[in-house]
Amino acid sequence: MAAAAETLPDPAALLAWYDRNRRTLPWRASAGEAADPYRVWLSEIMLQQTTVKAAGPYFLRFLKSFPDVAKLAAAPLEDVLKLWAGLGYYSRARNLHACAKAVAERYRGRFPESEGELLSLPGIGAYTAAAISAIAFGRKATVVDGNVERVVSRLFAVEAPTPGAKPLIRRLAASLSPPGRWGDFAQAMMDLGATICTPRRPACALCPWSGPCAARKAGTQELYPRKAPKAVRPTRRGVAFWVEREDGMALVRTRPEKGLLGGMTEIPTGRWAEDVDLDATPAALEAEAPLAARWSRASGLATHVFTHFALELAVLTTRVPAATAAPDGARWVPIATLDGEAIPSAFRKVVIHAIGAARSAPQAR
DNA sequence: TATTCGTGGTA
DNA sequence: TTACCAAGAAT
Repeated sequence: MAAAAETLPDPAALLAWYDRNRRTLPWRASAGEAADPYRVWLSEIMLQQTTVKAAGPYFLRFLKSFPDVAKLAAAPLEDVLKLWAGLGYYSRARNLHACAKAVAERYRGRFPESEGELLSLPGIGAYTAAAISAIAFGRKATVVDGNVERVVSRLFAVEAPTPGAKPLIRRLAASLSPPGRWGDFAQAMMDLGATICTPRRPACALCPWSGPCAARKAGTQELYPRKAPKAVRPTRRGVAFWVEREDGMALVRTRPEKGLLGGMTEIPTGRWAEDVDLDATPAALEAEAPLAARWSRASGLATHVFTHFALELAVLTTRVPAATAAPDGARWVPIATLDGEAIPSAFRKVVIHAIGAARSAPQAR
């Protein structure tokens, strides 16, 4: 219908808004400058499910340690994991390294420009392939991230819940395509979602597309995107064992490459499960200890919340002679350099808990 | 298609 | 304090 065509959001209006409100971000080329594919790629990987604020410092540190894709490809994976520690979703770091090696070897250090080729690289999915193709190379691509999903679902008042509505949202997003400036348009859509069309209390008065927005017309903008109800988050429990050697070393292990916190350094723990009873007898709690020793229990629990479960760890501590050998699968590291290890946040909390307990009760049995 | 995968900030 | 959320990918 003619009326519908008149109310279609105008790409030019969004691009004009973008030009007036261009944000400066560490990885973003300034107006008129060519984007660096390596920086675009690195930032896009870091920004997956991660806020700009959290990724920023990591991006700058990575760029300093690994100025180009060749440097990153040549680095040991261990160094990459250490630098990534604390940012979360650690398979990203492993895939980042694998991708750098693939680009260095398969593409002679130059990122491919097409979505299809980018999609074949480790850690690059539909969103990231489109984003790199558009932002780094100016190619036509429909870039759909969480921001774009929200913007589009409101513009068209999409009633179907996500993630089922993703194909529809993608088609609608493609219908908004501009005649050119693909990279700017993609970033404009995401900036609009990040700064105006926010999850809560969107600033519709400042939105260049408030006119054609269906949800805005109905006053229901905060109800989109519709989402399927989430599963309840269970709590798993376990026991962590802090072993300090008299020469200032602590006992750690490396986690298996696959799965939760894959390849990262951990403090030894027993199994994590909902049925573990942290009020059990000391003997029961010590059953899974990595070595025989006199354990004392730190007060309270070290807690951490993952995406799909919460974790509560009782912390048992002990001190052993300097000659003590590390059990199979474990190793000693200097406590003084623990901060530089590839230790995820959950285990950093265990360390703080254990050391705090030792300080506040130095002669606890 | 549904799960699994972190972390820190915010209301 | 709880719940939600952030430039998703892999399986």
